[in-house]
Amino acid sequence: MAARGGTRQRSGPSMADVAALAGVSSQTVSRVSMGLDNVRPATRDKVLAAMEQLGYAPNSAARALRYGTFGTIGMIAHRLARTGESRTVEAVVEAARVEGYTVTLVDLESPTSDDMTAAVARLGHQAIDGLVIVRAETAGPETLSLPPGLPVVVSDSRFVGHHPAVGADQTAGARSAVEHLLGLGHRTVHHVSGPEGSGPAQMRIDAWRAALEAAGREVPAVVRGDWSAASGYEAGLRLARDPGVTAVFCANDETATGLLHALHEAGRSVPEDISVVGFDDIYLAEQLWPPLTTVAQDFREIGRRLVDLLLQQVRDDEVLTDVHQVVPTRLVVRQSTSTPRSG
Amino acid sequence: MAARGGTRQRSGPSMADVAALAGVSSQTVSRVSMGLDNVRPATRDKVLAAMEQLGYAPNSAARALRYGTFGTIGMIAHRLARTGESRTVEAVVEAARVEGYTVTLVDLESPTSDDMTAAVARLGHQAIDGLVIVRAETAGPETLSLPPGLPVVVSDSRFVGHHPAVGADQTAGARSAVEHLLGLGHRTVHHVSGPEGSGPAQMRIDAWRAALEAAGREVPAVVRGDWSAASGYEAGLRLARDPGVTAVFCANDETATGLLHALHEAGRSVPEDISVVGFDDIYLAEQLWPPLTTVAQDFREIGRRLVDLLLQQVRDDEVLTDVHQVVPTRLVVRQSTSTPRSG
DNA sequence: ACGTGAGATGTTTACGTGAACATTTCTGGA
DNA sequence: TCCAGAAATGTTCACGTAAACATCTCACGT
Repeated sequence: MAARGGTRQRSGPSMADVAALAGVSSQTVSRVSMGLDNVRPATRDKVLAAMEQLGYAPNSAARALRYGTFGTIGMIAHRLARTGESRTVEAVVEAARVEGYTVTLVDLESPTSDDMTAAVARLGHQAIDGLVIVRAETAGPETLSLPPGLPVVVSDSRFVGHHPAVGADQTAGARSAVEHLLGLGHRTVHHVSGPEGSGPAQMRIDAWRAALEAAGREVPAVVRGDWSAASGYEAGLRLARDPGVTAVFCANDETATGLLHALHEAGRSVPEDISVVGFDDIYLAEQLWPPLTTVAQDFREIGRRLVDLLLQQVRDDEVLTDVHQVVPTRLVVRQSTSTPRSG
Repeated sequence: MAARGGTRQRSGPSMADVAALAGVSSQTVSRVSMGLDNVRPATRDKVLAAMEQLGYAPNSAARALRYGTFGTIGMIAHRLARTGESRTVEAVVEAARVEGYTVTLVDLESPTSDDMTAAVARLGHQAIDGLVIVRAETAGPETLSLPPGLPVVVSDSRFVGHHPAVGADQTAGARSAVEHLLGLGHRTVHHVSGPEGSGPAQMRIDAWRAALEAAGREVPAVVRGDWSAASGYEAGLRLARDPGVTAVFCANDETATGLLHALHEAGRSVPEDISVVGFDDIYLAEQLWPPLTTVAQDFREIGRRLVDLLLQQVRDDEVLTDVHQVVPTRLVVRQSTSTPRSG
């Protein structure tokens, strides 16, 4: 951490400086600064003029020290620009703005417990009132050590009972994807999954399998992916060679994008030869070719609830544990799915 | 701003509490906390034990007040999850982490000067040492009022002379796209642009036009887009009807994605009928169908330089103005461009 | 045994703000 | 004109940390 340089004082003019120039006490400057109304207009103008002249800006460190509050939420995320998670980040930042909070962001190099713990440690020393963990992936609740008393919310339902969690209804979402495909007449549905060890990935796998079993269908081997478009491409090359494959459910939209690429390249047409469903509904999903049928997550709602749940803890100074909110998903049917050719 | 609640004190145990429990002075706790070595091992252990027992964590507000530094950079961005900008955000966060800084993020509802000013005002009151403005779009240098003394960098070269700026070489990038297409034998190149009033959009338009004129080619009317995939789709529907169109340069990759969608839908094949070039090289560009030829920005380098330039100001306590760094772009040729059919 | 100095530890103070309380100034009524 | 009460303004202090300076303790050499 090279952050702290010498004993340099960045601070510009303080209230005392303004007060001296305006010929009033610093408390009066404080009152003007806070917009209280019990200051004579003439005095207020003097103070404002002095502020203007000196370029005064309140020192937020001192304010935070006084208040015990920063007006800032910490957020830990992984692969900011690479997955649908960026929409969660966006939604949290937006919801936080509405509440008058800003968001301090830390990205993870890898989603392991070690990296997560390091990130938490770094943020724990930062100026935050609470912490949002966007997706824990491989980190489990037991391996995560947090500063005591720091309010936390997690967008991952595996943390139920440990931290308040808000998440999309992975299970219902995956099920709706499988049932949609079966309903179109496909005999079974293949699955390109997320990486091993990832909680959300496992939930989607489980729901996919359960839906197939509930319908009495054969459960093909999982094709392992890692959320990336490249892994979807790899999977697509393999699946394209198997003429028995007519429907594929991908763990997220990036993977589905790569899969579409591979299928096009292999000359298999979508949806005539193979139907494809994604998960997330990223912004580009409807502009892919063909436009992607996918399980939409309501990121905005998730972000809003994460922030609400966090601020509730911050404001009441209590740490919740066993809250678990599940936000419904919605199947968006576009043109990447249809009745199988043979059907 | 509902951020400041009552006079609630979030703060957990302080150094004084730890000191009392350990039976030492708070200064000794401070020394242990800072990892200084002039503390007897036995004393250190006592203090560490007390810290552990109380769950002590240093109060960063007090630290910041003492040091005059937060170890935090503010960043203003627009459309986090929607454009290639998310890669800049990611890069800045990463570069900041390397330097031991965290990043506080504020998103803009709209890229107007008013919104920008409001965001700056909000961040100005936050705990930041400097400010990164990811892209000013429609806000101009003259309309932007910043807290005096706050170091700033901007990822937009129109701010040269006002604030230090780092940006991709828009001009060379756009030119390379046009020259690539002309080199393949296309008579001219159409352009789907960014929104009116956007600086970067205008630079790409100008460079596109200049490249065509330099080659003595006809300059078609600009098709106005707004960075979104939907606008690219609209543009694509129009351009697909014109049989004279053989090559299109899109202002960014999202727009290009929408354009590809429209062309597929209209039955025009890419690149046989129409060649398409994008700008940014988003993660999905190589997995689109066909994989997109595009002008790659070195986001990581841009992020690194933004942070370097900002921290240089923060550390030396000086405000730079006329620094302007241009990061080269690189044309990535994939399969969305080829010799025109007739050529 | 005693002084010396290095190392360990304690005490004081300032950072900038704003709450709580104290004091001054003004307004209006008798 | 003078007093009461309200409004405006000033003074003191605490928030938690760490630098600067002061004091204390101990090992070591003589």
